Amino acid sequence: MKSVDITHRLNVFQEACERLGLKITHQRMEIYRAVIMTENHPDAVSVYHRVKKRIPMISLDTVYRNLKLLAKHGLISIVGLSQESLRFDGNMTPHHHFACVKCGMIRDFNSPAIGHLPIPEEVKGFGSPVSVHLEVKGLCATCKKSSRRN
Amino acid sequence: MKSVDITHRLNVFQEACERLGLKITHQRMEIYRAVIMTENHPDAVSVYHRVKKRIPMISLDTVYRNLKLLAKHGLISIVGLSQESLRFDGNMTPHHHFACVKCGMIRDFNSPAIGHLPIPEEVKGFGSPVSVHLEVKGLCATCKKSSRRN
DNA sequence: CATGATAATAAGAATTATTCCTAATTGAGA
DNA sequence: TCTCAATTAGGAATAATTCTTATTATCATG
Ligand SMILES: [Mn+2]
Ligand SMILES: [Mn+2]
Ligand SMILES: [Zn+2]
Ligand SMILES: [Zn+2]
Repeated sequence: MKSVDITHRLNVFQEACERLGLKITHQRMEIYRAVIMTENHPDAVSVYHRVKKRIPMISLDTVYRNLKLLAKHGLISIVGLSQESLRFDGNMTPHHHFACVKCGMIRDFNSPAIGHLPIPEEVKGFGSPVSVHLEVKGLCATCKKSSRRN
Repeated sequence: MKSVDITHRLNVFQEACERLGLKITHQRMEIYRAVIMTENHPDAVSVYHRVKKRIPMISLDTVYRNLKLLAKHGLISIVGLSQESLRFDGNMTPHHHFACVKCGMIRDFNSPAIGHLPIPEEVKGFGSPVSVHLEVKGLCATCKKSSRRN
């Protein structure tokens, strides 16, 4: 992502925090920045290490607290398979995921066909859907290769 | 599920174990039975408690070990949101899930439309897809009610 | 049916991810 | 500037899952 886009997103984020009554702290800004800077759907520890380069005294708890808070307010989202640690996604435009069941790699993809799928009536009876998301599980190219060797 | 169906599935399971070289132990059979007996996508502790009624000395470790082993061999599957403990699903026919982000309730649904979705070419470049699964997240009817009260 | 190899088990310890606790600090409105 | 609720760092606590080890059970084979 280009640095001009980052700057723009940080501005939008700051406005969102104001609107939501969240204080704009150095830690919060850097945590958000670390999430949107990567396409890797990082986990909390990975975010922690990135932020630590800029704020050496940051605590892991602060990272968790903010990631969860931002997710609660819909500024980032929590993704990933249930077998692993939490993974965070700064890309809030609707999209889908390919997830490798072996190494945990998660890649984005889009699908116009899936974009406007009708949600079955049956589902509305369960409750209020908020998001619809296609999860393709499998082996990534790298893991497929390494498993062939065995 | 009718008891005749359960019996049939246990027979099929037993054959699958033989084919895979897995020993047919009392614990393994009861763990599998507990998973297929419910539509609730139970977690490991819940399976543990059900099995304990029939095998009081069962250990939680044995439950985990078997659930993971059976999942590895494709006899059951692991589902659920990444924020929670592992949830297991004995229904191996293709289907989709509605998941409540608040209480963790997971309900099955089918969709002929989704059944034969084309997987985008882009995705095949990431690796070998094994399963395609639609995840609808939202608030279940019960949680929606209780959150209105606040 | 008895036996031996080996897979599987129970129990509890260990590990890991995540959350909680508390005292100190800080952002932002008055 | 002053005030105070929100936020933080650091460490302790918790909860889910996995590991270790001694014991037991399954099942192929004789
Ligand atoms: Mn994504
Ligand atoms: Mn299901
Ligand atoms: Zn992989
Ligand atoms: Zn619910």
